[in-house]
Amino acid sequence: MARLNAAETQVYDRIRSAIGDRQLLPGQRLREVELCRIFDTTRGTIRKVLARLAFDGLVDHQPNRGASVAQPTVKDAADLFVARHCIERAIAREAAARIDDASAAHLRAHIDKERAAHDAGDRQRMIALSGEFHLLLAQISGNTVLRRYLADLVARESLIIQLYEKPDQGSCSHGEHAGIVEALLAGNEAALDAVIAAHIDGIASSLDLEPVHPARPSLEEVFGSR
Amino acid sequence: MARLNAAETQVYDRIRSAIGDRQLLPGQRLREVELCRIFDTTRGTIRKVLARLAFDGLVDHQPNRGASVAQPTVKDAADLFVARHCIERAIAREAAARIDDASAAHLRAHIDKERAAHDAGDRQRMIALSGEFHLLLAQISGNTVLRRYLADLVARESLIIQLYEKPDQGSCSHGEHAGIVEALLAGNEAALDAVIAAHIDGIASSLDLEPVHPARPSLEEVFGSR
DNA sequence: TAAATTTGAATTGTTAACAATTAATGCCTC
DNA sequence: GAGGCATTAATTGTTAACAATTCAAATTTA
Repeated sequence: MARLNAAETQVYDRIRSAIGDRQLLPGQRLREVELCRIFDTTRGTIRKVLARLAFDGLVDHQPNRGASVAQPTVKDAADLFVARHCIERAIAREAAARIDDASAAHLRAHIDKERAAHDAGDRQRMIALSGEFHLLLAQISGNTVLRRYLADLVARESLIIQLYEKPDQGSCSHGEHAGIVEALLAGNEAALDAVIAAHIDGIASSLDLEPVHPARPSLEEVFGSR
Repeated sequence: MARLNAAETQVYDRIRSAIGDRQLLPGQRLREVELCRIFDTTRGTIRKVLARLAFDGLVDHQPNRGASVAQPTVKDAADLFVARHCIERAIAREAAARIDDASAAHLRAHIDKERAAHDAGDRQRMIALSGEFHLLLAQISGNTVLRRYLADLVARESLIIQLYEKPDQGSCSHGEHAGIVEALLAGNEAALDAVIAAHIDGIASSLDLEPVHPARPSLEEVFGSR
């Protein structure tokens, strides 16, 4: 996609993080002129940004009907976690081959931040930091393709968590993240695979992907035939 | 990205397959007005298509300097093959869980086409069919996320093959594809992993990623200090 | 009253003119 | 001639007006 210039990138980042931070909820309409006013820019800019967000899967964009924050389905969520597992596994292996003292220190510092956010009860920050941890791993792996895919998946996951998270969830992933760093440094592939799998499964199982938010039943199905 | 309408999709597909078919070579400039004339459309359409191709990694797009067919580096190629290995492995596992008689028949029919193209010596068609085989697997897997990533990787790979293929390459992948189908139906994960790994390695090793098209040495390095 | 139709406002999509940038050419100076 | 400078042409980027579409409310009709 066309490289976004400075102004476009700014708008893009703000909308994107607003989605990630749950300020913009799934289904929220995103009208062009309204966004123009808010960001003091032109419709051309907004259109480009919305187009890109749509391509990212964060926004639904239907012809002549405008854009709204995406509402991923249960199927989307399931597919995403399968993909994420395989990408994370590959990233971990590459990262294990390339990790050095400096990057290990980075990771540990990041985990400290996560712990602090957890202790402070700052849930929003915890979610953001958790995503960043994985992107940090991707950066250490040095593989730009995997990094891009992971960034894509992490962003979409935040929408999925919003839609499908079980109400009681405690989500204290920094412990698991520490385990990943240990396994990375130990260089044991099997152990690494296991801890990655457990982590992704842990995230997925904190969600209610079964029947809670099913594809909406039609009015027929609800009221019909009695 | 904004859903492309019919006219845009047509232009997009034609440019994309022209790149895949080696009609447009890496580095070829893609001027907007020229493309307008060729496809009898407006600049707006062309710009959207070029933007999307740039996002796909098939086109380089620099501000105020226009677009040209991308020239992936050796590093790009290496990263891509690592990613492709992991994606293909995941697709194969999902496909193995979902394959039925009808889809197995599809795959076999496809392999017949590949064999025919090979016997006819139609190299261009062989490359296209080989990519399609993998996309067919992705479709069988039912995972839309993995399918999209694979489509992305396959498209970019064709550029890489053009740039880095060893001159003598015989490329008769339909035999390996048949092996993949067998392993799929056998449902043996370890065997499947092995055949997938061998296949991707086979493609990668048909390339000259070492020193043939290296990062260009600076003029200093070539002429300097003697 | 309920369905169908019309109307108009709100919104998105497209286009064509204008602006800005880059690359190339010719000119002048030394 | 080589290098520097101005001019010109080619190309990309932006914008603002116009067109098309959708949605909802108001009106009509049965």
